[in-house]
Amino acid sequence: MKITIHDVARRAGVSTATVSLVLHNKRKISEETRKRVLKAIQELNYHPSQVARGLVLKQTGNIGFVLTEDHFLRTEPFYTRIFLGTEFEARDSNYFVLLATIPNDFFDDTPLPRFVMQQNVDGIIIAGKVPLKFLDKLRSYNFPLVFVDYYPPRGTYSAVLIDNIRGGMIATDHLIELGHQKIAFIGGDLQHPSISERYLGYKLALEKHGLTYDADLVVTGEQSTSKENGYRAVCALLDKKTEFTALFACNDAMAMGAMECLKKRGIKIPEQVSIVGFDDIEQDAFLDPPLTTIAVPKPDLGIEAMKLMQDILNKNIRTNKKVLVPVELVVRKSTTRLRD
Amino acid sequence: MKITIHDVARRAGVSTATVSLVLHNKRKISEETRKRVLKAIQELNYHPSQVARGLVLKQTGNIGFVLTEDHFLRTEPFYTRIFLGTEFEARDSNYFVLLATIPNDFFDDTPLPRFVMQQNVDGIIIAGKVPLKFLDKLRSYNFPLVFVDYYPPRGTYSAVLIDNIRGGMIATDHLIELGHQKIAFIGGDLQHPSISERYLGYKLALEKHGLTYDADLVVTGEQSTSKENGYRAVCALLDKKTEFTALFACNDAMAMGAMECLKKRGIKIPEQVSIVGFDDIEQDAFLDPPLTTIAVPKPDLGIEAMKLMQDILNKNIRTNKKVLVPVELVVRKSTTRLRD
DNA sequence: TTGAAAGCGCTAACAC
DNA sequence: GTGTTAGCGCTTTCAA
Repeated sequence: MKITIHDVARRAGVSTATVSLVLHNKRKISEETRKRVLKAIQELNYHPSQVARGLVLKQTGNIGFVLTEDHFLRTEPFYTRIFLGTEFEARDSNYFVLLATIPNDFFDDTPLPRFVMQQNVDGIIIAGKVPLKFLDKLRSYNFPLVFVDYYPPRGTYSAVLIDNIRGGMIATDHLIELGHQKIAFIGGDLQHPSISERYLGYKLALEKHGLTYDADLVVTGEQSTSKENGYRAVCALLDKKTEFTALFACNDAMAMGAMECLKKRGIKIPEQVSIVGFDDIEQDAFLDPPLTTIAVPKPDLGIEAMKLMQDILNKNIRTNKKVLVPVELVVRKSTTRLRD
Repeated sequence: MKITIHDVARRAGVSTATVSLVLHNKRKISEETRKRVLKAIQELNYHPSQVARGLVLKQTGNIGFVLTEDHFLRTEPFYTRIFLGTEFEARDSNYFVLLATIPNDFFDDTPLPRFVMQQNVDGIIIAGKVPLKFLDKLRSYNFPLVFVDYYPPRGTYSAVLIDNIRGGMIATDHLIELGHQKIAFIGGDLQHPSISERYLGYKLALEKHGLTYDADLVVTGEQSTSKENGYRAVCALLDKKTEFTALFACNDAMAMGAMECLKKRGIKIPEQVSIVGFDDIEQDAFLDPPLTTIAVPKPDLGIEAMKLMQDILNKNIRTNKKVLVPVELVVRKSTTRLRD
């Protein structure tokens, strides 16, 4: 049988109210009884029932974490790491995280995660891009929401985002400082905020260093930022006979594709072309050459999201705060000083 | 304000008990009132509070899912898929799944997942190999346990396992049926049940077809079943000048390493050596040539685990049942008929 | 500073 | 068939 607050009260010779009071150190409790109660708790190894607590407090102690199926199953454990950060932070703060995946195609009759229908969470963290239809359906429940690595096109929300602009900037800075002037950029769909921000960082860096932006050096518009599209983008650049000595790819997947294309055409990396990616995925260090990239601290994204959620829950206000998680340049072997 | 059972009762003009009764269609309720209640539930969009329910029923409605950090973060989403299966099955059965990762190194003072300390789950599913120390600490809580893809060395448990013996057998059968006689096996640590079972399947298939087992064709003992070790194992085979026309690798990672080594030495796959792997990981289809392998239905493992857990929870007995999830041969391009 | 008691939303005897 | 009621474990006024 599970130990209850009554057991503790009896053993400490006090009322259940007192136990509850010391548990949450509310009001003034004499040091003496406080000690007695604490001792009883220790001895009985008592852990308050979250369920009973939730019933009276009208909170569940759970936080929902929503991810599309695609994102959860990605080979690269990007969102998995974010989730881990959230789970980690939740431990300290006495929350449980309920993970739910939703389909990538969300229709009017697609059911919402059970924890929203049953109102079994106090707030919801949404990681990565999700269907707008999902958000529409979710809205009426009025849950506190925190977005991670995604910001919906309309509306104002609390969110934890990657500092993409700065990332794009320091990636480009790095290349410029190595003496490069003809720096290509390959990206995907510019509608996607992360990509357009990285692109913006690229342009800002050029500007800062007094280099002129050259549209010929830029390939964007690919639907997805996949390895294949990175391959294609660089081939296109090469086919147009565009000259460049360095390349900033909007993510590591595209950078990998770029490397393949360059290798196939006999172009040496980094001797002839230096490459910087973005994300710092697992494989980077094992590529040939190991890829210089912008590291994104994935667990931090999850931790910050959970912290933000707690802020909202505790202060009981919708802050609509945006947190930008800092990124970092990781120099490996795919970039080198320009020689002439 | 959330809708409660009282609101429904009032609207339907019945008592809360009646509402509860129709909710769980216990006892006989007149068709007429049943309809009225159902209608009220509909109109109010009522969802019973799991929390309140849990309090009286003394269940939490949660299932814990434990994974080591390494397994959760593996690039290949093996356990992630298993988790997804569990989550999926849980939806129907009105359970929530609480995921917790534990460190790979578990010491006496490493804290248990919070849901065990707070007894906030009805049972725990443990996926993959976990530290024995963890199991030791867990034991005293007396939770219903279901293991997935792992079976502790001591004790009797409920578990969902891959049918490794059969997998090893059909992999080898396939090669034999293609005319191969000299079939090599590369595996890792034979202490690991999955590996020794696949190895056993290999031997059983040979026996079944009247082929004699040749120890020279077998390389085992590598610590981990990594790509690198697959590479090394095949190199060792080649260096010993062992002749073989086919190879069964105990998993796809090793098979990939094997392919690399063979290619490097100028040996053609499948013309000179046919290869079968095990697991059917994501990349298999994109290898050159695409890898023939034994497919493991990962989500099924998770689904079966959840079903088994429900069995245990509903019938309130510890079945200690073992469920073997069937595997399947997937023929791609890495195997071909032996020519002479 | 501490205790008595009400009540959170639900279920299950038991009574009618 | 349906309603009354006690009670699950906890928090929180209110009173002492």
